[in-house]
Amino acid sequence: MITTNQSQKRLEIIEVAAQEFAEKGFQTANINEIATKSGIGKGTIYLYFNTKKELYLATIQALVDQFNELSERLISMEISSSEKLALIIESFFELERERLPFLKLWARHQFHHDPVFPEEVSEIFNGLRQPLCEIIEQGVEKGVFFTSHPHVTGYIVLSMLVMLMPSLQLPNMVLFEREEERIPYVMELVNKVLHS
Amino acid sequence: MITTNQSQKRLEIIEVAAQEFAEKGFQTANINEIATKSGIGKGTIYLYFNTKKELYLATIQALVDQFNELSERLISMEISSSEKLALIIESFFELERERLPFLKLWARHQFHHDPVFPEEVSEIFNGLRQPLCEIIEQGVEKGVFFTSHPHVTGYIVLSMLVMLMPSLQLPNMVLFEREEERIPYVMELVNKVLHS
Amino acid sequence: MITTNQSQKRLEIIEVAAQEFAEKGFQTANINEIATKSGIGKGTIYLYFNTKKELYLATIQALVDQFNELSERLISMEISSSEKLALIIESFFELERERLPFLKLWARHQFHHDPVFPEEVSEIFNGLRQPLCEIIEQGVEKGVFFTSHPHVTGYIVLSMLVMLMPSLQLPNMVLFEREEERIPYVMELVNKVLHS
Amino acid sequence: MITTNQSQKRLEIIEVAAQEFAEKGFQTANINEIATKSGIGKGTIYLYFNTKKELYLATIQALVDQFNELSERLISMEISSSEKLALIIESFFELERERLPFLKLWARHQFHHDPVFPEEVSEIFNGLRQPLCEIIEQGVEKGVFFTSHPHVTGYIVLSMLVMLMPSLQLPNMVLFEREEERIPYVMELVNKVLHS
DNA sequence: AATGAATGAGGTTTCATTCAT
DNA sequence: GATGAATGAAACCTCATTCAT
Repeated sequence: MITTNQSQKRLEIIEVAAQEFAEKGFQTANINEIATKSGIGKGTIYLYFNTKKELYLATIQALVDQFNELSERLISMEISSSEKLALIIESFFELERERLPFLKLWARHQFHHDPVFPEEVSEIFNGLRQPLCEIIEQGVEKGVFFTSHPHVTGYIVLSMLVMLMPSLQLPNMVLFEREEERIPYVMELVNKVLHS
Repeated sequence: MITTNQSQKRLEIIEVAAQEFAEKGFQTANINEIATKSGIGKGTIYLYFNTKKELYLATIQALVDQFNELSERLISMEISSSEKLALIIESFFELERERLPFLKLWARHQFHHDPVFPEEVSEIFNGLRQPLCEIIEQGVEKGVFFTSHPHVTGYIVLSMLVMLMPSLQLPNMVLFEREEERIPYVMELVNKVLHS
Repeated sequence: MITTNQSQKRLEIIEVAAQEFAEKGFQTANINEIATKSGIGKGTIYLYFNTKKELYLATIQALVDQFNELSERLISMEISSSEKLALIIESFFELERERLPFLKLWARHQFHHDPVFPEEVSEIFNGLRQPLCEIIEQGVEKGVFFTSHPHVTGYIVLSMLVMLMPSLQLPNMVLFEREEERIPYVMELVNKVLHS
Repeated sequence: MITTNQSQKRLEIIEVAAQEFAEKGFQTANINEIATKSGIGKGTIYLYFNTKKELYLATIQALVDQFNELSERLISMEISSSEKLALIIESFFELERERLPFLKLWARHQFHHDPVFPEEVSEIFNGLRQPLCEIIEQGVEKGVFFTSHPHVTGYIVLSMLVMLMPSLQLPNMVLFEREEERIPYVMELVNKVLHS
């Protein structure tokens, strides 16, 4: 089908664009380079996206969709809140390997530091499910977790995870000597935060 | 004195530049606009800074210096670790009102999403004291705080504070209904993290 | 073929650039005007040459190559030294009509009054053959011409020719009333210089 | 006298400007640098000259006046044409040491390669006496020298001298190994040109 | 009279976008 | 459908010139 091919090509472009935008931000990212890395001509990009801005927004939208799909799966599993929490955290760290550009793009937005088209971008990210918030809120309701302002705590835990992702290479921050220490450390933190 | 005036003007430009760079990042920030907002001509900027890059680095350097001055004062006070910690957190929140652009610039760097001149920028931020890390490390040594990896925990607490600063306007994040709930909530979190 | 077209366009730009640079020198020459006179957009220049400097050097290089091609042909002819000398002089004057900008550019350099990138420019002009020097040196060796320092004399004769080119429009210099007097006059001079 | 001081200062500025313009040409020469090298403030230049162009023209005018003064002295001496010719040539070479910038400026104009304000500049140089032309013309009239087009020959001899001035550093031109060979060589050339 | 801080026109260069092939 | 040569708006930066002191 033409449609399928078109969809396929769109996604390929978005994949490459995500890397570019993640690495360089909207302004510095270069349409030509995205085309080259996609193995297509510069003009072809414009057959799929009218402007650079549109490509940017489409890229972010794709990220949100992918995230949400994963979140959906995790949230709807039939396990205890604590197990779900641990699972989400592990899944999040696993994203590093395969979805790094998407993570970077999200962090770039979440920490608000590439405020191009803030309204449009925010609208897209408004559709991002926050499984951490949801699971913590549920846990608090069930009396399994203890924290005031559970929704905010969800974001706080999220920020912890982000700071501890070595692939984001947060500068000037000395991390663990041994990689294996990370997950236990995170679980220690999170447990402290969610229990008395 | 000429020197005083020159220094004064430099600082005024830096003040405006900090806002521009904080809001838009290096690439998108516009020298012309910085000039206009400073109430001076475009060329005048170049009397004080040779290039846009130099202005950017000088701006960051000024931020670091100001931060360090404050940190120095706090760290050297003769009070208990817990009191010092509370003081630092409060001071940090107070920065919001007056030093917002500087905070944004730092966050932009810390979350690594404006990778212009990474070496030069990182070198400047290497000189940034981390009072939270220092006080937590000291507290752990004294047996007042409990956490593995105290340095990392310092950064984690920092990221909490950042996420909870309403002026940074982290997008898509619902914060407290009432402003007064913020500090108690933060202290609750931090106490949980630093005590068993 | 793409290559041919590209080469062709490059040459067209160089042709126009040669005129601009010849008339105004490197600094005063205006990229925008070169584009306009070439009938192309400003940005197009930069598809073929990365910088104004690169365009300048390429222009000079093209001049040298063209000169050398002509020199080669003349030098390798199987005629007597005197005939060769006369031929070179006539050819030189013929250059006026078609290669005026190139002549000007060379003169600008040779009389050393546009010292932009002296190293790079000199390196290019080092590759310029000096057929007058060569033929005079050969003639002296064969005993046909008489002059001390034949190589220097080659340059001297060259300077005579330059001064007598009306198209160079050397200022404040009254030339011949009748064009036809020029070549006989030059031959008279050169013969005097090369014979006792 | 105020007038004398003013005149004096004007001359000092012109002296420095001559060097700058000679070395860099009109466009590249820098008003600020001229001021600094003159030991005065940038604004002061504008008390004496309304524009950069005016300073340039004044500088050229001063050169012409100085040349003419020297020429006058030489031309009016009561010696034979041949002796006068030799004297002029020697004087010309002596100019190298003390009047190099002026020589460069003149050569820059004469070889027509900095055609800023061609009309104004040419008008000034129109007032430049050409002692070589004059003496050769006189010599031909008296039957001492032999050449057709004596005025043109004057210019030709002039161009020889210019090419042989090592201080002009004509590029890509190998000159004499020993400085002393220069004047005899020139006299050999000139004698050949002016005698049958 | 002398200054030099301030200015902004003008020049080079980049790059998203168009469109003829 | 796909391309990439061409474009020109927009950004940085320089420097002759002005003018308040």
